[in-house]
Amino acid sequence: MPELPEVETTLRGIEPYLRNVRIERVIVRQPQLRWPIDDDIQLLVGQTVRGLTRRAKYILVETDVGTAIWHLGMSGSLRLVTPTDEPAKHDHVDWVLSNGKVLRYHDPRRFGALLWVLPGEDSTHLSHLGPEPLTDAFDGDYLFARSRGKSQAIKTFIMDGKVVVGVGNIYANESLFLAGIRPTLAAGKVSKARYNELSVIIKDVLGAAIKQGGTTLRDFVGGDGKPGYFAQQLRVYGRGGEECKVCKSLLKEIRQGQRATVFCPQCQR
DNA sequence: ATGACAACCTGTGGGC
DNA sequence: TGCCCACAGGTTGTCA
Repeated sequence: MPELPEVETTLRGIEPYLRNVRIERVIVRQPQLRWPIDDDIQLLVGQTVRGLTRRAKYILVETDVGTAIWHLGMSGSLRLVTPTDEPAKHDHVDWVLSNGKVLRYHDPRRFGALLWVLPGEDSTHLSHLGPEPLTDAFDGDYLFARSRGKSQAIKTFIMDGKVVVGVGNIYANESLFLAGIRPTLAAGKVSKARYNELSVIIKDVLGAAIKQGGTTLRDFVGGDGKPGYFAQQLRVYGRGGEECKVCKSLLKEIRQGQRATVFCPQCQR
């Protein structure tokens, strides 16, 4: 599930149940995630959650003695359950909370992570990241400047977290379609005008998806944890071989950097 | 430095 | 029905 809008939706869903709440127990059933969960995570026990924030696709949970950092990987999800709910397969971590809830982490592929950093310590995972796409620091001028001299394809360029965070495979495909840019173009050969359009489109697409996540927020916490966005609105992702919704040409599917790329050979040049 | 590619792990769906 | 392969929302590390 987790692209940036899903992470943002998760954050908004769990935030009211965690803020100012004490963590009574931390139960780790399976520490072998993307990186092994450090025993220091037990420092959370007895701490009150001061606040939750997001950086890229990481969710930061702040306490007085350190910050816990969740990453949902490809298949991770966080939801609130009650202590009587038996953990199922792939329910790797529980945080038992003072308000009677349990924050439960589920992740079949175990590409996610739960990290711990001390106050003032910089997480190596966050320090090298590029700007957030929904901030003013991310615009056409920035993309234009960063891309000069690059032969790398524009799709893998905008998916590079050192360039900009939060643009995953779905939204990279969709944004390039809406911008009319062929994903295989060398990033260094794309004009400033086109980068201006692309940056606006990325903001719009991510913003709209977050808004949709917001509408499913209510069932999210009590429900099955699946953000019910969006599939109907996807223009190209997952539609290789089908008709372009704009021009009826057949959408082409290729692979770039081990990821599926779908584009319209007519609309995207 | 850059960019292409493998790797981590499990589940699912298509083809035979 | 069952087996095998390819592929799935992400990120890091290695190698040429």
